[in-house]
Amino acid sequence: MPIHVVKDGPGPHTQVPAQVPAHLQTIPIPLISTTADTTDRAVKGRVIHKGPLVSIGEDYYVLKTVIQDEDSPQSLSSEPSSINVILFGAMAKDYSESVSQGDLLLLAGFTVAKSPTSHKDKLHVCNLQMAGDDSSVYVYPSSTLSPRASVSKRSSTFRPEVTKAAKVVKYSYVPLSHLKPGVVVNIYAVVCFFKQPFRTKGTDYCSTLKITDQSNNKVGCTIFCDKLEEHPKIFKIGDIIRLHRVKSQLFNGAISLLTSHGFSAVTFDGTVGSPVVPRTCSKSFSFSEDDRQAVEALRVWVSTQSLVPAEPSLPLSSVQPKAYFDLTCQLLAKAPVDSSCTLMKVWDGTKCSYPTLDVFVEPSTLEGRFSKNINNLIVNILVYDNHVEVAQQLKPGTYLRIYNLHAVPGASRLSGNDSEPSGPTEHLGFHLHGGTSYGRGLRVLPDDSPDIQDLRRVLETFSNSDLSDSSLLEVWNTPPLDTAPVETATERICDHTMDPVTLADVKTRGPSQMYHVRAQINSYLPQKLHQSLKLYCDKCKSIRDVPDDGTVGNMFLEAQKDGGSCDGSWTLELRLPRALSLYMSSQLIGSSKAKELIFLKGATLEETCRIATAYNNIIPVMSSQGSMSLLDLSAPFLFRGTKRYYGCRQCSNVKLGEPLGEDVEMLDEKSLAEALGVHLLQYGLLLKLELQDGTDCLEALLWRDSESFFQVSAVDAAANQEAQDVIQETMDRLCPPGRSLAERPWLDLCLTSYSVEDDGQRRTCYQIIHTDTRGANTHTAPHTHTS
DNA sequence: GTTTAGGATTTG
Repeated sequence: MPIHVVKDGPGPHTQVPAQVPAHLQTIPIPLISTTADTTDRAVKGRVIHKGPLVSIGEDYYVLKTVIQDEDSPQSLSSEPSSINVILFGAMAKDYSESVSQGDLLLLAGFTVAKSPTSHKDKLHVCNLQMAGDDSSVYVYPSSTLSPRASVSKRSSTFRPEVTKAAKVVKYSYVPLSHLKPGVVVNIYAVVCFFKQPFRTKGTDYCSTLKITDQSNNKVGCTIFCDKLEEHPKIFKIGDIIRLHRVKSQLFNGAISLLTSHGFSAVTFDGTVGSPVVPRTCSKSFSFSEDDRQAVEALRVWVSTQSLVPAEPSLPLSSVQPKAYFDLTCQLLAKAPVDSSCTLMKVWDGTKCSYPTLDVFVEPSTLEGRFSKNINNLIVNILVYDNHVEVAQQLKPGTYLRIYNLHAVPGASRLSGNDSEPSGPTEHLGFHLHGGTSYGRGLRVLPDDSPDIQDLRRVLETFSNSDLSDSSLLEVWNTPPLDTAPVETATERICDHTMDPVTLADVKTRGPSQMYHVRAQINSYLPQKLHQSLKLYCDKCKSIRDVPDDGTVGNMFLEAQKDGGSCDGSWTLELRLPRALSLYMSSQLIGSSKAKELIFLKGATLEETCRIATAYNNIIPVMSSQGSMSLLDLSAPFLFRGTKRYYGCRQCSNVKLGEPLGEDVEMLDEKSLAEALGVHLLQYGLLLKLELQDGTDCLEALLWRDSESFFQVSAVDAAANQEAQDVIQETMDRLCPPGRSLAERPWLDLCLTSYSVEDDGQRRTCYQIIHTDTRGANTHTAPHTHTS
């Protein structure tokens, strides 16, 4: 029985009620990863979304739901505390009938997989998958939601018990219209103006806010707090804020709010539909379904208001002279200029339409490095006075928002004629002036901030452009194809609001741009799609094909030739016929990890694969002058189930003679590679598509975002046929063989252009990014317009 | 014990 309704609710002293197996240990959602050990682990979370029961075949169902970890502090990891859960088969059907949004769940017997939608839904990068008898869902019915329709197996008599057990401190919140002077209150509101915390003449930092709520009153709020991290984490106008214990007072004839004893603040993103993730440094803060509802209600209300002024956040490409604007960007380097001025070099992946002012500093004073390739995208920002202190503490690489940045026009140095009227040759200088007027300031955005996810992907494209260049151009090695058709298209998953342009248009513009286009696929390479699987090295940027079994098999045969022993810190566990030996690390003998790591000598590739089904980690080794060594790195250095891992021949520095195991915390490919001195190669998918839209043709690579494009991970594609089939099916759909061009589907694509040095020549290359194959894994009936 | 600031452009 995979779904259990827990009858006694969470007790006051134990997290887990009696019906739940005692050996289960809860793992915080932010700590879940595909490499974390989840044996006998359970996940606890509240249902914040419950998708429909989807039938995908006779009596077979799938259901997607989202749960949120309410117990774990956000500081645990940069991963969000909300995660997708996919339920299969009878599990999905049961869940659909007996679980509701708001219920608290304990999940056990799940498997962890990479979430194909995390870039889109901003939830956890992994998802939990539950199927079969090994999976269990324990349901604590929600005590806070109003009674629902009779969907449940549980009776309403559970609820009073649950309520009794739950020790809830209820906060009441006062609408801004009901404030009387001299009262300490709790407030839920929306931020309509804010200053980042600044140093006062007293002992504290001060945040100045203006907030509003459904009553439409606007109230000023002054927060004094000596610890910066206890100030509300406000990133933009429209953020939602919860204030506990603020005191109302009269100032200049109006009510304002001031911090009082025990003050605390929690903030939330104000976008309707985004996950409700509390931003706070506090490890123990109350958060209930009521809070969630208060946030959702304010979000909906804000969406009907015009709170946000028209301009504030702009990409560099849209900045006009004299503008004050907010910039979301990455800091690349900084240098002190003088005691009241610091230079910051930043970029946001777009190119300023105006020439920008150069600022010369001693190279030795510049902290931070960047590639010359992106020089034309970098702008210099001069940060003055009170902001210098903040800027000095920033680390290059940090994502930032700079508030009220001033684009100051200056005379063109190139024109050599100061009397010339200002035109497009006008230079812009960027200044963050002193003071805090208009919220002027800067703040670090956390890595999981929804506001930087797109920026981060764009910037990574450019940063990888030395990889995405000549090495990618060299690896085509493929003849023609054949296959079978279906109809579908793609969908852009970026947040850019750009109108599509024609391919002819794209070709007239230079590199370092983003485009939306609508196009069809003329042809693609490689036509044998398994050849799109590549191994690449993030260090030396080399890229190579995944060797076929014939090649790898021969290397294993070759490695058998030296039948010598393997002395050192190894314990021979088993000598099998024909000089096949199985070693374990002596460090691990007797520990529970012993069988998790096997060194295998003298086996064929086929035997290695078979043994890999029984052990977690198999490292093929050979004897070399009496001691153990790895095979040539052209062969996989590690087998984990059906997955094979390779190392970079150029960047690895193999050290097998030393003890191994004890110091390896987690036995996964990353830590094992590190312990062996192997630089792990990554799997990737590389295709070249010829696009056409009637105005022109354009060759575009699919590389950085190819996994999300196909909704397949490359390492899976290397390990199993099903994943490869998905790629084949998708391409058959996008480019149906044997159909005329007119019959081929149109694709909505997000393209980026970048400059590449190829044989001493600059050329512009294109990559498809932020694009998903819509419905690639589900079959939908064709649209008909008859009624 | 409970100041500080109380939005409202630098002047580089």
